[in-house]
Amino acid sequence: MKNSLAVIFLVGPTAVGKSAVALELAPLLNAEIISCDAMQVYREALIASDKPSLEMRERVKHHLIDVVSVEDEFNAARYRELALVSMAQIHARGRVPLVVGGSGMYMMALLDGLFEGPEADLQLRVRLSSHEAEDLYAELKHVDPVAAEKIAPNDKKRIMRALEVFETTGVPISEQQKKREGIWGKYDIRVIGLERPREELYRRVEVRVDEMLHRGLVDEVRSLLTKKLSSTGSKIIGVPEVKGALNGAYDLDKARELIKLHTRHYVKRQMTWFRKDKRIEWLMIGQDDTVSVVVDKIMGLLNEVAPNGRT
RNA sequence: GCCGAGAUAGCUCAGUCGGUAGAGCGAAGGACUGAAAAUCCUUGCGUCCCCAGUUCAAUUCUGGGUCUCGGCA
Repeated sequence: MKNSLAVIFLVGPTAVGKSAVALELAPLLNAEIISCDAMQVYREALIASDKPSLEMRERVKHHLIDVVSVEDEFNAARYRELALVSMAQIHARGRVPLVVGGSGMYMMALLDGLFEGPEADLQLRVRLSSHEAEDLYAELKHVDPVAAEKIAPNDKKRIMRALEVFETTGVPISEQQKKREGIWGKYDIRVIGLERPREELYRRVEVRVDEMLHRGLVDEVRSLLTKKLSSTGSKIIGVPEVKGALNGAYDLDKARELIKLHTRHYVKRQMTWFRKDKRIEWLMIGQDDTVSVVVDKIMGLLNEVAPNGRT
C-alpha cells in the first residue's frame, strides 16, 4: 500500500558534489539526510571515505555515518535494515528522508529490496575461495544452472555467493532471487541524479584526492592499518594504495596516482550503474553552477509533477 | 664529436625467417539481488620515424637522414 510520505534520493558519482548540494537542499525540504555510502558507515575512516564534516553534520542531521568500526563487516542488507529504521524515525518526526550517496547497490537494496537470503558465511567463503573459479563454476552449474547462466565463469564472488546460498539453505539462489520487496511504490519517491561531464568529474577527482592527502590521509591509513580491518573496510580506496607506499613497494606519488586512477574507475562504474536506472531524473551540473543554482534546479524539478507512469 | 642501442596503438613493449601487426596498461561501453569504493565481461587499421634502393611485394633487407637513450670523449 502506498502512502503519501515523501522520500527523496540524491545520487551520482563520487566528486560530483552531492554532499554540498544535499546540505543546502535539506532545510528547504524539511529533510534529514540518510547517507547511502558503503564506506562512510565506517567510524575510523574520516578522510578516506570523504565524510561530511562535523560542522555539516551539525547543520543538518545525518544518518548512517559512523555506524560501525572498520573491524566490523558491513553489507547491503545491514544498510537496508538501518536505513529503513532511520526513514521511519524521520517520517515519525514529520520530516522527509533525503537519501544521499553513490553506492548503487545500497540504493538498489533500499529501493527494490533484497531477496530473503542467508547471511554471509565467512568461514564458508574462506573455504570456497581456496578453490579455482573454474571448479566453483562447474559446481554451480551442477546445483543451479539458472544462476550459472547469468554469472560469468570468472566472477568468483558471485559464484561463491550463489554456492553459499545453496549450501546453507538448500534452495538455489536463482529461485530465491525471484522474491524481493523494496520501498519503490510504497512512498512518494523521487530520485534525482547529479551528473557532470566525465572530464570535469575526473578533474574534480584529482583535486579531491590531493586534498585528502593534504588533510592527512597517510596518517589516517597508518592508524587504520593497526586494526584488524574487515573485508569491506580494507577496500576503502586509499587504504591499499597508501599501504603499498608505507610498505615501500612504491613511493607516495605513485600511491597518489593509484588512488586517482582507482577513483576514476569507480566513478565510471557508478555511472554505469546509475545510467541503467530509468527512475533517476538527471540534472547535468554546469562548470559555473554554484551550489545554490543546483539546489534551485532540483527544487524546480521536484515541484514539477512526477514523470508519467509514476504514482 | 666517436661507439653502441633504439624509433611499431594514448603509454610500456612484443612481432613479422619480406605478403601492411599484437599483448599488458590506459580509455570507452556493459553486468551487478547479504564483500559493491568489491567482483566480472566486451572493444585494438595503427603514416609499424622519414627518404631512396633491392623486390611481384618492405614495417621487416640495404644505404642515407632525423630524433631519443646509454657509454666514451
